[in-house]
Amino acid sequence: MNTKLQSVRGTHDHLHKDMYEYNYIVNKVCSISANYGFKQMSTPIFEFSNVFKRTLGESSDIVTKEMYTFKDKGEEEITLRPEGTAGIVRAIISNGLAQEMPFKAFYHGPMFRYERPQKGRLRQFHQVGVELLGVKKEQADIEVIACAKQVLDELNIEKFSKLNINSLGSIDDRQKYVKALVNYLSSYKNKLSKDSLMRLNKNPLRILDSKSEDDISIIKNAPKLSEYLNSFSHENFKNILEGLENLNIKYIINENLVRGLDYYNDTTFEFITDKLGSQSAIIAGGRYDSLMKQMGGADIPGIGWAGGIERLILLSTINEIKRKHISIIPVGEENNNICIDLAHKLRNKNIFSEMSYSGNLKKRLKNANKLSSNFAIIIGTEEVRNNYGLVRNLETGKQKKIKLAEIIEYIEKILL
RNA sequence: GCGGGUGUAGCUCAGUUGGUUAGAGCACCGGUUUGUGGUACCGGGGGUCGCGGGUUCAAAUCUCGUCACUCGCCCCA
Repeated sequence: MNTKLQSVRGTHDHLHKDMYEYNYIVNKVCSISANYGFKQMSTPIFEFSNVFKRTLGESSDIVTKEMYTFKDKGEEEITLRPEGTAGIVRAIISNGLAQEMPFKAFYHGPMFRYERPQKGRLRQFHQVGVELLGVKKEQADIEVIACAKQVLDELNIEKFSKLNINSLGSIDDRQKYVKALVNYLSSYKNKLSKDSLMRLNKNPLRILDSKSEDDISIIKNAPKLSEYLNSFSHENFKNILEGLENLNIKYIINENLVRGLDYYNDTTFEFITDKLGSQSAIIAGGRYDSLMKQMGGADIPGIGWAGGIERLILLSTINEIKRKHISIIPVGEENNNICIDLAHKLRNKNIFSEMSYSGNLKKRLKNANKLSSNFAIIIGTEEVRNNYGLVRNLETGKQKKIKLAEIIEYIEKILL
């Protein structure tokens, strides 16, 4: 194989099959979320770098090492979006939509992260997501999670996934907790894993979901985030869990579920799977009540989730439904035009018609078979002279002479 | 960013201790007489063995580098 011409590392061409699945998933999320009132929107795939730097957290991995950032020809610092929420919130502020609360958006598109590629982890990948802004109450959390659950249900991958949920409390609560956690962990400095030692300064919460066995045993006795929640957060979380139970949505409370992005507070959740190796999250989200204010907008709360489309594709088994169609086969070049004309008329009637372009009749029928056409219309000189076409059923092998004037009507009937 | 594995035709792979024109299946193209497909039979095209160095009389086979994929860590969707 000549590998001189290849796509950039971590990027992938979506050919027909992938696109079919991609669109299937996007359409599913679109129609399901529409039942909750989410309306589609789209934002640019690049933003001023600050949109992400300020919101995701200066110390987060995404900002410090994974962003595609560059200066454009106008010397503006630009970043290819690593996630969707910041752009949506920016767009709401930019367009003065803060007046139209609650605001519910559904979006999909490419995201960019400079990471080490792996199965289910690409540098250009695609997400579908949903954002609900302007509702602080637990109904929003419940609805948003229910929507994600329904998506997984309808994609038939719910059985591979488990909903993990946690509450991070307010940002104040979290800061207090982090202090306590660091304080506790500091006395185990010589036992913590290398990675966790680094995280102790940078992102101590991350130590909670460390996979190192030593770390896990230390964490067992660490202070719990749940003990630091204020009464509102505590009550809120309880209500959300009750709400989920009412809807029969099973969940696992995972006290170690923390998010990599700074803007989250209170509810955080992930639908995780064990089918994708170390890429376990398929849909993840949470509440971000301070994000908009932090970006310079109004003080409006929000909650949302995003799902990785490539990961969803890997888990789902989507069978393409082939559209019924016919192949139109001229026999003899002199009959091309009458066939093109027929194809044109059929297409205008919204009938999927393949033209047979070259070869003798045998080859053309073979080709029609390869295209899995349901019928073939064969028109040669003899047919033209007598004003009919041969309509061949490619499954049964039976064929009929049909008058040219009636052929469109006939096809409409048999394709039903 | 760290550690391991892999890389041979469009696809899935085989290739014995380095040795002559690198193989199979599927796919593709053509044929089995002239206007009839799906099956069968026959034939054909296609690979500088990811790329670049090195060792050797000789390398797809050994070695180094590089690129890509993949697994674990990390991170996350």
